[in-house]
Amino acid sequence: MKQTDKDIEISTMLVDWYKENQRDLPWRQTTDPYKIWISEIILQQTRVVQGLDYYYRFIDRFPTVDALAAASEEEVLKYWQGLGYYSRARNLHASAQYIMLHCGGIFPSSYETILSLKGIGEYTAAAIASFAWNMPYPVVDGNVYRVFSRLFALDTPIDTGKGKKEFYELANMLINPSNASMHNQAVMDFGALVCTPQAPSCTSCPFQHKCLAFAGGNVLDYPVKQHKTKSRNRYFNYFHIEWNDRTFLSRRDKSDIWKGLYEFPLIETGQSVNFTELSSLPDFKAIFGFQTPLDIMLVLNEKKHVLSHQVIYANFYKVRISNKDSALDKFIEINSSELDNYAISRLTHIYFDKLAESFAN
DNA sequence: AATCCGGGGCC
DNA sequence: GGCCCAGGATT
Repeated sequence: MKQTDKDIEISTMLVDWYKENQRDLPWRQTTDPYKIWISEIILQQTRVVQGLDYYYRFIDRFPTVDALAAASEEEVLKYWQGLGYYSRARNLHASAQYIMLHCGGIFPSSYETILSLKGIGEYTAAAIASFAWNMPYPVVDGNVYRVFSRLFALDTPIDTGKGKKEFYELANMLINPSNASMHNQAVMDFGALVCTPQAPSCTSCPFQHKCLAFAGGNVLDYPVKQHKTKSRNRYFNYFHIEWNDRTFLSRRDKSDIWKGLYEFPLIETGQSVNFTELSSLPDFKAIFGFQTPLDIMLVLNEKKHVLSHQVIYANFYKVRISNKDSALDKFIEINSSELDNYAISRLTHIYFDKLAESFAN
């Protein structure tokens, strides 16, 4: 389909709105593709307010591709700690090293090369290409789905191949090729500030008289999704082992949550278990060998930790041992004062908060 | 096409 | 409790 004057009119209205109402965000003060890249990865499935401080800290420590590539994956994960979706950090690091090795250390400026980098899909490639070089690639993110599905009352489910294709073609038709950067930022800010998921500001919306969903009185029915998220329960039993001033960690390395992060020795069970049941499991002996821990303290009991697709019920036991069984050799033994050097999950962080609290009381 | 990957804020 | 957020990779 060819672009029409009417299509450009929508872009013009969006950009006019944007010029008056845009958010002041640090990654908009630059056209450095590296900084834009970092901001876009941080903002994947992440609200601006949640990502802002991470962006400042990350850019401060890794101001260039070179600096990021030269760092260890561990340190990069440490700067990502608590933000979630940790493959973003690992891919960021791997791509920085790729750029040093294969692109002369210069962030690539061709859309196809950008798209080929780990952790960069259609959305992020379009965002970087348009924001850094004003290249005419349309962004299609959650805001775009919402704004355009409402404006045109499009009910194709957005989580299907057909829906993704339809919305991409629509976005491609609506973008003003000579003003791609501002157009893309405008749609997203409009979606984030006016055409919001709940309680959109229809009464003050400049598109109210054009919006087919508003005319139909069912704005909140858009965008249409096919799938519902379902969740499973998991039961984690952690042991914060104290052996004099030493403790033990392991690094998660399987295809599971928190890959690359550190944690205490863990027994995962199929259902909720108490300490007596736990201590009779083979996994228990695999951690402690033939000794019995002393001073067992249940610091967190059935702590509920909700993720997107699973709910974790976690027990954290603080236990003291008098001598070290060789069974513990498979763990990383560190001095307790070094714990802060390791990237940990939010759940483990919650444990430390609780521990500090119980000390204060 | 379906599922997985975090954490937080909102109603 | 369910939904969504400047999505992408894996199966």
